[in-house]
Order: sequence, then structure tokens, then C-alpha cells
Amino acid sequence: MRDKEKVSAFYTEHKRMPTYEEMRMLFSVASKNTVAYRVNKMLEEGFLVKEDGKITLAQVGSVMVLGTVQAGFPTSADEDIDSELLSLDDFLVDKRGATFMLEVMGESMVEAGIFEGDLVLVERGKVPRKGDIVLALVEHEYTLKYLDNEKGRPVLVPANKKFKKIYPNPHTLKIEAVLKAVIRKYR
Amino acid sequence: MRDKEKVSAFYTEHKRMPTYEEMRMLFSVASKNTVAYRVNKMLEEGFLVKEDGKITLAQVGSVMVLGTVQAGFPTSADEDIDSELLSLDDFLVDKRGATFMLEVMGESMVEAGIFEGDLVLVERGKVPRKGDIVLALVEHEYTLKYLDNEKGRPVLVPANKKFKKIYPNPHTLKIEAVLKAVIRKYR
DNA sequence: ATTGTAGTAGAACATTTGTTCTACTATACT
DNA sequence: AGTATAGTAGAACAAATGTTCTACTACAAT
Repeated sequence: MRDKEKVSAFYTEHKRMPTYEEMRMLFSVASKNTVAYRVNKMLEEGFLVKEDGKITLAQVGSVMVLGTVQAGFPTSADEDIDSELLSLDDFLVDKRGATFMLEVMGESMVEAGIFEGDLVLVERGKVPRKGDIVLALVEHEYTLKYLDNEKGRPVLVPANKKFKKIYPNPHTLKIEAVLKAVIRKYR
Repeated sequence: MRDKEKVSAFYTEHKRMPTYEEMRMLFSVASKNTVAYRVNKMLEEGFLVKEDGKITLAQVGSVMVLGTVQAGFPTSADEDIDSELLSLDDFLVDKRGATFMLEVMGESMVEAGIFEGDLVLVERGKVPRKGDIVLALVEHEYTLKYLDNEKGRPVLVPANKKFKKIYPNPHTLKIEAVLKAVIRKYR
């Protein structure tokens, strides 16, 4: 395992950068200067960056972003694919503290590709627009529906032909949050 | 904004904990001891933890995990919902460096709730099992299909009635990766 | 064989870190 | 009024941090 991977692994495990002393042990070297030497290289390569005198990873993320499914992996000849690293937290969460994860119950949004058991990320306080999928409170029940309007009145539209549109009382209707993302996790 | 939020915000922005001096400025206090005093409280409350003499956030994450959609938000009377914080990176990525994100092209998996434009997280090197959705290389083209077998021979099964099963040559079939998650992101 | 270069080692160094001490202030309680 | 108590301030502190210096080694190039 190369230095870079060790540093990355340390960061993922401890949620912070290793100190020079810790790197000295990670790299299995005897001198702190050797660490400084290698750290400098990583700085030059752009793998690490220095901000306010503190050394940090240039890219904190956990997934490599490739192109499309059809394109697949870059011809695996060159083994180290150093495309962009992405943090899913940064990618999917705009407003920390206002973003919540809920599990989907029911089949009312199957045609929108939202199945029972899926996880949804919703953001509170976001202004809902027509066409958004929203988490609404109707008749003391929370439900996930498309938001639309007919003649100025809000309508909650399910994405399942078997379900009916809901015409809630505009005054009691409460849009709790707006859908930001759907996540389906496999084993 | 309370201390905790300031520390969290600093962490999200800088990907590291603030030093005492930085906290002193964040909290707008004059003495470093005041910082130590408040840090101690946060340690007692369990908001921060000390590992190897280093202070870190007890929970590094960006989304609050709630129950089901039906349950919705805890009766918003008590405004600060301090349920568990989750990091999507930790949640969705097992093997850092072996996990890739690709964009879905085509409609061959719509019935599995995987639409064109969705993002998939795949893991390389994972041993594929029957029933998994896999990223396979057939006829020099990458494709996303269910993996099954008939009479010991591998079959790639689309989740769309309009598409046909694929019976690839077992010797040339290459399973590049296994599907770990599907992500659909809205505006 | 000599020269050059990349990497390592070990020590010395100035800063900065987190900690600890005493002292002061404000507020609430009796 | 007096007395706790929680919070802040400022200074002093030891320990650890990242940096810098010189010296040594191994290998490659000419």
C-alpha cells in the first residue's frame, strides 16, 4: 500500500489527518524528516494541500466518478484510475441540519421509481415548486407526492395509477420538506 | 448559532477540527481557557470525544436519520431533533477505492426502479451472487443486468419486458462490478 | 571511477498546541 | 447582605507539532 492510500485510510478511519509522528509509523520510517520529504512530494503532486498552515487531503471523498454505464471502466490497462473523488455527503446534502433521511412505506410513487423500502433524503425549509416531490402532512398523515396545482389550488399527485389525486385544504396543507434524493441500497 | 453548530460547520468546511485558537475566534471569546471550559462541556455531553489525545466530533455525518415516511418528523414541538447523524459516505461505501459512480444510460432496468440518468454505485472486486445486479462486459459493451444462471450457465436478465435475456459466453463474460446502490438526485 | 541525485537518518529548533493555575465578574439563591 | 455557582479572563506551562539543518547511503548515469 502506498503512502497516499495509507493517509487516506487513516483519514477515513479517524476523521482527521495523521500527525507527522503518526505518519512516521504508518510509513514505517525512522525519521520525521523522511515524512516531511514525502509529504512535500504529495503537496507538489496536489494530493495534499496546505490551508492555514494545516495539511489536509485535497479531495475528501469516497467514490470515483466515472462516465456512463455504457462507457464502463477506463480500459483497465492503466490500473490506477485517478478520476475525481466525490464525497456523497457533499454531493447530496446542501443544508446540513435541514436534511433528513426517511424510509419509504407504500407504493404510491412506484412510477417515479420510488419503491417501498427505499430511502429518501428530504430537505426542510426548502421552498416547494410545482413538479417537486414533497413530503406533505395531510389529515395527520405524512405522504410523499408530486406537488401540482389546478386553478391555483394545490394538488398532491401520486405516481401510481391505482392511487387518486389528493386535493387538500390549502389552509391546513403543510409541506414539511422537499425531496432531494432517493437512495436504494443493496447488500 | 450555538458552539456545537459552529464547530460542526467548521468541520464541514475545513474537513478538520478547529484548534483552540480558532475556536476562540469562532466563539468570540477572549481567553483560551473559556474555550477549554466549553470544550469540556461538549466532551461531557458526548458531542465531542477524545481519541489519542485528539478531540474529534463524536458523530461525523450530514443527515439526520428518522423513521418512515408515514411517521414523518417527530412532533415538531421539540425543535431540536437530535437523532442519529449519518454519513452517507460511510453508509454507502464499504470499500473505498473500489467504489465507483456511473450514470445510467438506457431503459433496461426500469422495472427494478433504475431509470435513465440515475447514478449507480458499483463495487469492484466483490464476488457476484445470483440475483445481484451486476455491471457486465458483454460484446465489448458495458451493461447493467440481473445475474442469474440456468443449468450452470450465467444469464443476464434485464428488468424490462421489452428486452431479452442475454446468454453470454461463460468464458468471455466479465463481471466488472456489483451494484451497491442507486441514487437519484433532484434539484 | 567519479559525479550527481533521490531518499533516509538524526538532531536541533521555533511555534503552536492543549492544559492548568489563579483571579475576576455576574447572576441567582437564601 | 452575604454566599454560592457558572462562566470568563489572562498568564504560565509542558508537551507535541511541523520545520530545518547537516550527514549518510544507495543507486544510476556518464
